[in-house]
Amino acid sequence: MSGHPQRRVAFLLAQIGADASSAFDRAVEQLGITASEAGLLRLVGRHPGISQKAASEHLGVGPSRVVAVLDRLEAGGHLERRRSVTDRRTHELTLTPGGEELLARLRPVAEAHEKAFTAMLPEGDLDRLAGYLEAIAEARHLDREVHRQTTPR
Amino acid sequence: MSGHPQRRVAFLLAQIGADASSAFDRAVEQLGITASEAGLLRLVGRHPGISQKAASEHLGVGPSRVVAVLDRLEAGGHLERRRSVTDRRTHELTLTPGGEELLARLRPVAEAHEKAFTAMLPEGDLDRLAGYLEAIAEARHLDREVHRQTTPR
DNA sequence: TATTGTTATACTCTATAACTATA
DNA sequence: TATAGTTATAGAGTATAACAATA
Repeated sequence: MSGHPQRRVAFLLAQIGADASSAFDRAVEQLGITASEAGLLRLVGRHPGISQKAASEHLGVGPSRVVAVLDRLEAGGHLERRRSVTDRRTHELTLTPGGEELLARLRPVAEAHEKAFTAMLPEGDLDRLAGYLEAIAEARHLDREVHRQTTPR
Repeated sequence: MSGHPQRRVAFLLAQIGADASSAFDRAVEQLGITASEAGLLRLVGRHPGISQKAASEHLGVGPSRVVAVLDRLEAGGHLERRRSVTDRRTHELTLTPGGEELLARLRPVAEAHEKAFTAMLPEGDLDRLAGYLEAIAEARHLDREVHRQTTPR
């Protein structure tokens, strides 16, 4: 018998992670967008002119999923597709002024969400927790920029 | 500016949690079952004779989802529904001998899965990590016995 | 020929409501 | 009337393949 026969870290991670995902979903709902849309908004904010292919890889979702999320953001006037002049197969994604403004409103929402998952722990513990999680993420090769619902097989 | 402007604990939790869920899914695939089926199997193992309603509450999924998962486990010969004699509306769920055996084979798979998410951290860190996660789970009122894909609104 | 974005399809999980049989 | 389980249906996300435009 080991000294820790019943430790269930992986289980707790799965459980808390699902809660974190759906809590973030609910949090951004007040902005009229979904978590996927928020993720794409942030990605394009950081990488203006990014292609859908590159966005698909960064977000870890299929290209056809990007199309659907993009359609909604474009219909909402937050984001634009522009045909690239150098390679007319690709679209350069850019935020509209409305999209920039939405992104600015997203930041405090994300901060409040972060606080909801960390407010019960003192600063020193939080730094250690963040370090542990980064070690796990690195060992598991999770270097995506945004949340994922699932990991592909 | 705070001293930790960029800490993203909630984000890391969501990302790692999704990875933990899908990794568990892949791990139990070798036993011919899904994570949902494994969860119900373990629940009935711990609570023989439990009703579908109670299982639905423990697992945090709707009653109609329990029906579908149960159908597959029953078709596989792992689990039985028995009409209760005291309340003929309810079913008492019990493992068959085959289900008990499957549950026994599930345990080492779950242990290997746990190890995949903890092997990169030394024992002392793991104890602290588990403590932090339990504190978060308690603060978020996550006392389910099994994984959840999402949290209801 | 290969690649980008798009469309179409199938599958899974979620949520809800309607239904039955029992209480 | 209320409850346990079942069925049916609608919605969202995922994955895949086929397609048009372009390279």
